[in-house]
Amino acid sequence: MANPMYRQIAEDLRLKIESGELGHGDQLPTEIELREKYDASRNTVRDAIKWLMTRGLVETRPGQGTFVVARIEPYVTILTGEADGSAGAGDIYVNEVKATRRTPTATVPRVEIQQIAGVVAEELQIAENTTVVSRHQQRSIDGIPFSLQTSFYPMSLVERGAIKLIQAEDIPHGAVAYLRDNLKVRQVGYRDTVTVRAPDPNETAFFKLPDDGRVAVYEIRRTAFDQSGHPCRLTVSVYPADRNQFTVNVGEVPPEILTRPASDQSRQHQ
Amino acid sequence: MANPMYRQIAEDLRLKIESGELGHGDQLPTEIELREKYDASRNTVRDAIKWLMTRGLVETRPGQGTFVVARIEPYVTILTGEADGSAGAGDIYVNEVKATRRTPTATVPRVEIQQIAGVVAEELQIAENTTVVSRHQQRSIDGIPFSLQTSFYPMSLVERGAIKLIQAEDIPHGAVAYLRDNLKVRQVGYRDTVTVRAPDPNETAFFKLPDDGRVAVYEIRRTAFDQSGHPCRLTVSVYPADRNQFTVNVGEVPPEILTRPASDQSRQHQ
DNA sequence: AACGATTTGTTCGTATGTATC
DNA sequence: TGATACATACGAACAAATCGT
Repeated sequence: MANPMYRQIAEDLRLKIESGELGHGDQLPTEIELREKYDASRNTVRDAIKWLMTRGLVETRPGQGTFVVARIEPYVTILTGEADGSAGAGDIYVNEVKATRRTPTATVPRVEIQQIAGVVAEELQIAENTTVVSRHQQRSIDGIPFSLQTSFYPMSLVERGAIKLIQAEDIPHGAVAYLRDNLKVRQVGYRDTVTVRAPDPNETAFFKLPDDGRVAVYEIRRTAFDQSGHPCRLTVSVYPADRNQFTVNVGEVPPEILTRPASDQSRQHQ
Repeated sequence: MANPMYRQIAEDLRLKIESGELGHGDQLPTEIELREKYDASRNTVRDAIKWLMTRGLVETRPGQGTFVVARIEPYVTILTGEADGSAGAGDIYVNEVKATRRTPTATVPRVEIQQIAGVVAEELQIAENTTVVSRHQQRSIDGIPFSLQTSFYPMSLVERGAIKLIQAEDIPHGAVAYLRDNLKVRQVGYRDTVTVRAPDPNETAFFKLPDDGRVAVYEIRRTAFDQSGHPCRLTVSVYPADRNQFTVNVGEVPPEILTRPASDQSRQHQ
């Protein structure tokens, strides 16, 4: 009574999905069938479906029908690791590879020299409109788009001889080892900042996300510090939120056995 | 041409918002005005607004109008800290307080003894349908809903004398210190798992989120380990994704100066 | 390869309800 | 109370994608 009709239809379908009556991947009745079943107009049925779609419960495929979304097994990325740069650590991607045991690929870095402002300048603790080197890569795992990553380095590192930073090709053993061995710039620690936001159009396209902004993305900024306590790199990584999770280990933590996606039973709120 | 009209209208409005022509909190033209401006029907204009709403760019207020959403200054929570339980660390909330310097409040714990399954049993490494103690709290900062938190403890801890775990009142210096001083159960480390998902109805209500599922929530599971390497606690915390961010420090990291929300300038993807 | 049937997507018009000022 | 503005609901028509024949 209080609720509009499209909500009642939506809640009814939602129940059928969450009770398991409609399993993952199952097709819902067509809009025409729902229109007859609930004695509503097609537009009202579509409003109900739209409501379910916003919540990520169903997806529509033109010419085919409406389907309950399939659950996705998330990738797990460990944010904590060795800080000293050994074993390539401090590089988010290495952890990903270890964690997933899948075959990763990455595009050739797109290198740009640019003036920066805002968050980048702030995290690198340099003045706005200073020039920095940015190295951008698209990363995939088993051919599936996985992350977009951009690293920013102060131009001073290049001036001190780190010319590989401005070459558009992979740095064999990683930038961390390269800077340590050539410039004696040791990475002694890093700070990760985890945020979640709506994807921009580029990200939507690369990750093949539904083009409404319903699936969010993680943005993880890793600011790395050298032995002098100054930031020597900022890496911004973006991951789709619906198929990724992150792990942080502190202190003595036994090796992980297995991981599961977000809670089913652990939701005990009321 | 390729795009439907409602998308073109939406993109045009989006541009005006992102370029700053329409500032945060500004009112958009009414649907009637937009209908005339773009020479479309009111329904089409509403489709465009719906598209912007899904992306969290605008909000509608019945009887008033459509407004550009105001940006929210995020709370910052540090996930890494001392693992040994000193200074109450290992308790997420303590870090929050330190990080925000605001006045936190929390409801009296709701204590339940229940059989658990799924993720909880898995993280605590105990058999399914074993009994555990759960302690649930709603936390606020300056009166604003902040997080929902549920901690699970193996029943064996109570049997060994930790009776305060089953009392519905705060444990003065924190459960970590209580278990250490009374049961010699030291927390030597923990593992945090960060996921993002749509809020359930309870979370939507508590956090006063828009009742479409557009704002996601973080779910952070903290599994704490004692000196024997066994899990002694699982804490599940839920935060709204639109006003929270998390920090992870590894290695030597200088003290934080200030933090800013998700990137503006750091988005360099293409 | 072509066509028709099915299904969702877009757009219009219209009417009425409800919230706010 | 009335005016304004968004919310819901109906009906209709055509477009576009998909699939099987």
